[in-house]
Formats: sequence, structure tokens, C-alpha cells
Amino acid sequence: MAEGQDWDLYAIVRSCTSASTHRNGSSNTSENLENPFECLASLTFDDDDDQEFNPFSFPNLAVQPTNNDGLQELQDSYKPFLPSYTASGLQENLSNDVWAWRKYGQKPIKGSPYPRNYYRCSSSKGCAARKQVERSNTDPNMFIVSYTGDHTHPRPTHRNSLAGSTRNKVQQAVQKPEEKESEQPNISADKGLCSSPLSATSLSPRTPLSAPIDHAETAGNDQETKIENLEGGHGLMGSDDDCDNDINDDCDDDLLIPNMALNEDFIKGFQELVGASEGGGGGSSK
DNA sequence: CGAATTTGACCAGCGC
DNA sequence: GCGCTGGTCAAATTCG
Repeated sequence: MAEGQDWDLYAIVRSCTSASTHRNGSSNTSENLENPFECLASLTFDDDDDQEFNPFSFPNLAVQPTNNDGLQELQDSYKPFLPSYTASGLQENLSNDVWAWRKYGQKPIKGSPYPRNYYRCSSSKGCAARKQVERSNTDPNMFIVSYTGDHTHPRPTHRNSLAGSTRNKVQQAVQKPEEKESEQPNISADKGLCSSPLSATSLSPRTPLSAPIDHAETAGNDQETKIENLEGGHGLMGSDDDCDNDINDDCDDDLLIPNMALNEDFIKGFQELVGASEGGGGGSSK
């Protein structure tokens, strides 16, 4: 059901959180968001409506969970990867993908209920950089992102316009919620909304957040895998081919400013969307 | 019209 | 050798 939508929303959330977290490392704008979710502060969704899917009812890791033991457990396990828990400055790693990723395939993976999405860098033709994004089957809120290959072009100074050019799924979702919502992790927050490259994928490939959890460096050299924790978006990121090398340099340059733009208009739109989904008889239909 | 996404088909690697 | 699975291709579709 709300799988796809869920995905999109998460991406958006992450986007926000990453933006905030990022700021920790770099002191840019003045309106810092101490709380990763502050960017959603204007939202008035009830966290309590747990039963039903509420795109904005994601657990706020910054707040102590109240009753869900299972969730508590999960959060505990996440702690080590959360900025506030990382003593070694992992937060500096909050990277973002300034690269523009273009989806070129999606495959259901055996053993996982979630499909794996394949992206390639579209920032430059001939770029061998690739990215695989898949949802963790053990924890739907976690995304495993694998990078393969190197970029054969300079790293964009800011999110590539293309990066955000992925189609605005929100609109689609609103217009035809009955369509593809299930597995397309497309992020709606993209372009119009966040203008951040998060998009498509789900997790969107351009997603900045990713917790270097198990550091699953899958393939030695040019391939690395990261896990993104949507739940708090504390994605500690960093997973650009470059980032990994100059975590403290380039990554810090990647400001998620665009994310800030989504606040009002975007959120309004979202509220409508959510309202439609909930009010519209569980709109999330399908 | 250009660019991105979707999705079925094709191909290669691997295990039996 | 065969079947399974994962990765990529490419035509069709969609959207700005």
C-alpha cells in the first residue's frame, strides 16, 4: 500500500533532516534546525495515529519513544548511527548526493519484499558511477545504498539541476494515487519540492542520508554500500564516491539548501496530499 | 521536444 | 547443461 508513498515521504523527511544535520558540520544559514524534524515543525500531523500509516508520523528519534517496544529496540540499534550518538564526528559525513542519478532499472530481489533500484550518474555522459538502492528487508526504514564505479567528471558544486529534475511524483501521486504507489520509491520531494535530488528512488539516489552502518563496503575498491536510516533521517551519510575520500571537504560543501525551500509550499501541498489520503477514505489506497 | 521513469526482455555469472 | 538470480538495455510512456 502506501509503500511508494511512504517511500516518497520518507525521502522528503530525510531530506529535511539531512539538511539540518548537515548544518551541524557547516555553519551556514542562520536558521539552523537543531532538530532534524524542525523543518516539519509546521506540520500538524498526529504522531499518535500510529495505527494507520501516516506519512509524517515517523518516529522522531530525537524524542524518546513512548510505548512501542519494538520501535524502541530499533531505535536503540540505530543510536550508534545517529548523529547525536556518534562521537567520532560521523555527522560530518552527512553527505548528499550532488550527483544526478538516473534510474535505469528496478528488480525484485529474492529474499526481499522490496525491489532494488538501479541508478547511474546522469551528471555526465559516460560516467561509470552507479548506485543501487534497496530497502532493508529487516527494517523497511532502512535503505541500503551501494555505489559502484567512479565519477568521470568533476563533482557538482551543488545539487545538479538534473538531479532534481526527476519527475515530481507527488503530483502524480495526487493525481493518480491509485497508480504505482507501491513500489516506486520515487521521491516526490524532488524537484519542485525539495529541489533536492532525492527522487526517484527511492531512496532516492540522490539521497543524502545514509548511515554507514555496517559499512558494507561491498566491493572493495569502487563499490561501497551504505544504509540509510529513514527514520530520523539521521543518515549519516556520506556516501559519495568522493565523499568517502574527502569526507570533510566535499561533503561539507554539499549544502542541502534546496531542502529548505520545501518547507512551506511543499508542506502545504503535502498536507493536502495527506489529507486526501487520510480523509479520502484512507486515501493511501493501494 | 527533451529528458526521466517504467518495465519487460536479454545477458552473464553461479550453483546444482 | 539447466535453472535461478542479478544487472543492464531499450522501447514505451510520461511529464515539464
